[in-house]
Amino acid sequence: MATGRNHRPATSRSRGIPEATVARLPLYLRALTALSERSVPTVSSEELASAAGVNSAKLRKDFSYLGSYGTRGVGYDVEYLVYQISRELGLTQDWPVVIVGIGNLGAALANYGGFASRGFRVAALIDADPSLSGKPVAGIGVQHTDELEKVVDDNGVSIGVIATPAGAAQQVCDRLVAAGITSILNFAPTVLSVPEGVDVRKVDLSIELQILAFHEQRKAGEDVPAEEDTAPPAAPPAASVTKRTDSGPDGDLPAVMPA
Amino acid sequence: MATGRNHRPATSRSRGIPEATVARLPLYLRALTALSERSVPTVSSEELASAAGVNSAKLRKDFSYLGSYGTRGVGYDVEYLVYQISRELGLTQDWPVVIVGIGNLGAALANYGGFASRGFRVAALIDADPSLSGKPVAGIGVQHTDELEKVVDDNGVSIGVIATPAGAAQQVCDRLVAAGITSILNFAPTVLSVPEGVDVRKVDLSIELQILAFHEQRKAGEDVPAEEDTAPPAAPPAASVTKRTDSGPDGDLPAVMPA
DNA sequence: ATGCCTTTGTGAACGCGTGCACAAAGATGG
DNA sequence: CCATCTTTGTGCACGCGTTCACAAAGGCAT
Repeated sequence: MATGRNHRPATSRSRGIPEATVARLPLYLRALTALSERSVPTVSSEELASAAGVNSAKLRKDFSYLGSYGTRGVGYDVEYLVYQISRELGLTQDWPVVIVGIGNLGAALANYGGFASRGFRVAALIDADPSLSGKPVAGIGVQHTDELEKVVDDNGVSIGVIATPAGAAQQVCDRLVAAGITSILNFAPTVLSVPEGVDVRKVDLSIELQILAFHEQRKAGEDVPAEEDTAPPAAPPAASVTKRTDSGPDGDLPAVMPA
Repeated sequence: MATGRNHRPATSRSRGIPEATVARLPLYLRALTALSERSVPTVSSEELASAAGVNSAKLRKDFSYLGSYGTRGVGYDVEYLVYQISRELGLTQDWPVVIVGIGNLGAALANYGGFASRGFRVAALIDADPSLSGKPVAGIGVQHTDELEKVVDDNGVSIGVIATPAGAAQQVCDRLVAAGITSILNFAPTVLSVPEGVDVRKVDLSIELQILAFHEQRKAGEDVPAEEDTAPPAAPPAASVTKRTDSGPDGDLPAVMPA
């Protein structure tokens, strides 16, 4: 979900499309594209739902927000639906994107082939390290952070990707926003503060793993319920100053490896 | 969210902890760790909520599921809370992880420093490319896919990360599950089917960007509402066989660059 | 043309998640 | 020991999202 401080009332529905539905449209589109390639003319809600990994009723309701694009007794026309969803998602136009922070992750993102395939185009790669300047990554020359504003302005970029260490994320974010960017995909493990009107979505490997660990522990714990608390570090009252030196801070490292 | 076909009734709450709360615990933990490093003894729900980017009432309710760890009139003991959340998330134990698919992304993940910091340890790197076998990535030798089962078994791995191209994802997933893995973090742009009891979480750059594009388009569209549909590719009835050759399939490419 | 069969589109019920607002609890100072 | 002030913990209401279940709609065969 969009983090930061831009809580659109969830009633964000532009023309009435629920946020949850919007999040699933790309899933449907992917499944439909696959069908399209196999030249499948039509598909039923049941089949498509199965391919997308969702409930068929949910899929039908999702599509109902877009309009009545199906034919009762038959199903949906694949090509037509691909077009409608693409249009709804804004994929019929070109979206220049800038990637800031060309470390391991930033480079991997720059090399991501699926980027260009859906209307997204890497307009520029930016990094604060001067020694990277000019060096080509994925066929694109890395530019210095100083060029950020100019690059955004010249290319009319509205979407920025932050792949810097956590410590630099907010600063980069502020500059991107000031330069006119209104949508940010954040890979740094930080909560970004952005002004009203700017969308932020975050991808955080660390969090995903921790959630998995929680469930994993629960699965294992069901068999061994006897293991309660092992050795609490002094209860709240006895606050104490037991400075923890273990578990190094990951708060200053990007979620998926930076520079 | 966990995709695939393992819809736990959302009432997954192990001891009553809502899924939404579990997803926020890592966020709180990160903020608390930062405070801990600055040797801040206690923190109020208001302050911590602000740092984590959430509502203070929500934070208090979240913590209430863990127990009454706060002190009225004072706040929460930072150290104590760090311990409690860590324990709840299962971060007090070691979680060996295997990464399958050592392409751009896989390598970036392997290099991710924050991995080890929170109880996660990269036990092995696996790739189908024989030419990679033995080559060290992030200080760990890459092993061939043939070793998958053995590696999982020998190290007692229960969490697997899939960073392969979409085409190989399901197959890798099946092998991981068969080998005994019960939690999967999927970076490939595919819906994975897994048996009951296996958790799958997915990270998909392509989807995130498309969601941003949707909102971006909406922002721009508010000013220019006159632009309705431009040129639909024939309505459903006139299905036609207008094979789309543009927008290459991204269905066979991993979300964040593979090998 | 008529009836049957398939599949959509959606009304309605339900449950989870969120946020408000306040009572209870504890700390603190006199 | 009491009054006051701060902050937690939570009851309650509201709204979004999900799912069921079915009526309406269209194709197709006879």
